[in-house]
Amino acid sequence: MGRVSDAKERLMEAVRELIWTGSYGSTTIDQICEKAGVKKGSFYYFFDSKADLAVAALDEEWQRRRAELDSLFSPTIPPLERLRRYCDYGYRLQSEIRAKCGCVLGCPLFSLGSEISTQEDRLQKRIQEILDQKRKYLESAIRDAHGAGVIHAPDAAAKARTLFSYYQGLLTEARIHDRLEILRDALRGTYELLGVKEPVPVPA
Amino acid sequence: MGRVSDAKERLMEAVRELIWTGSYGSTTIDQICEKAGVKKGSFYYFFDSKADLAVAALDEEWQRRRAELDSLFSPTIPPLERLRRYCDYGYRLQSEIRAKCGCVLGCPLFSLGSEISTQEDRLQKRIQEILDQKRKYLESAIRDAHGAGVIHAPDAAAKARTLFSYYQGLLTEARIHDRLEILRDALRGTYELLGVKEPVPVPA
DNA sequence: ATAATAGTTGACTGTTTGGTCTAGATTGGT
DNA sequence: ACCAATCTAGACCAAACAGTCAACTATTAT
Repeated sequence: MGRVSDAKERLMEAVRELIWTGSYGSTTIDQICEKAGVKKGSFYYFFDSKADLAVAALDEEWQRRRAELDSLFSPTIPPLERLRRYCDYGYRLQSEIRAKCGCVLGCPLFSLGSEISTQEDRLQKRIQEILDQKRKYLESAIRDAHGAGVIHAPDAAAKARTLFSYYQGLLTEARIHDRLEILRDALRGTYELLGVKEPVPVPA
Repeated sequence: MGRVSDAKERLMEAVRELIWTGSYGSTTIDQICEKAGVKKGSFYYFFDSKADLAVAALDEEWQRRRAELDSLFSPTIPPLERLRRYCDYGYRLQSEIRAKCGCVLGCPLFSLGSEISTQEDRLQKRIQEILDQKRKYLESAIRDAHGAGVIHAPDAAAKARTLFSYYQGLLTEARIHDRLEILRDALRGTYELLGVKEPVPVPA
């Protein structure tokens, strides 16, 4: 019972966009409210602070994203193809964002995590957790690839950390230089890093 | 002639510390002035804006840093040892910062570049340029290593981009997780990425 | 000594910001 | 129909903010 509203969802969507296209620090509550079409009174009805909203917004987004990753990294798919699909997926996502926003924006979690690492403890913790989960996808693909004998990676966790750092670094470079082409290297770099013997598949 | 002052230098030092330990967006001109022990009137006597100060501060720091890198990457040193020294240097720097500030802070340029990529055009351009220059050190070391036959890297520029992304990604991970140990992997990852045959040298 | 130059000071302005509060509007349950 | 719960509107506040300015102080060249 009581009045119904999607203001909460609109606020989460707004904060995600503003942080991603700009930064956490430069995003004000007034801006968020305006973008969401919500008055400040309503903002504080749903959330305690910008950080509180950000945590909720990240969590919600992660639920969606996780479902997509689960399908991309399905164990039914050969491990190296999982990685190839992941690179494709990342490239497509960044292309779409670029078409929509005019800029390459990279990984929102990584950029945000780097920005607020020394502030906003609760938010930071959540980002760390989600990033850790994302890395697990790579780890299991690498472990399976090693098991299948297509790469040599006895320590899958270590390889995953290396690959993850590379991949996130690449995305950040693409953001910093606002150049989509940088991401074209993702698969080649990945295969190089893993020491894959077979040639890098060329996209059609 | 006229009054002398080191307020300009103190302002540059202050803004570097505040941005690095926090973020660009969360750093206010009042804070900078307070930390530098300079009144706002003097701030605006020397600089037009926060972005203007940041550019000057980055330039000044880069002059110093470049001299250090020139010596680390001296062509008189075997190429792979240059990279080893670079990893050591990075680790030592981050250790010192951690001891002083209580946090691992990563690469100030990369974090800042990622944060303000869609804002502050002039500052962003400068960051891009400096990062490009930093990458050149890796590129020449890789080219020399290939020339010496210790690695196979016919396209040194591409390898340098890959290595640079990895290295910056690693530093950012260390900042996000506030874990110095992450950087212990730098050399192993570097050698892995370059396909170096010889074993990774173990620090004494 | 003094005048020109370089830098300092602190008070001031107007705006933006985060945050609060109350009165009212919209809904579902009964 | 009416109550209770949920949500909204918007006025309001104090603090923080960027930026300005004119009066003042220190330095040095002559």
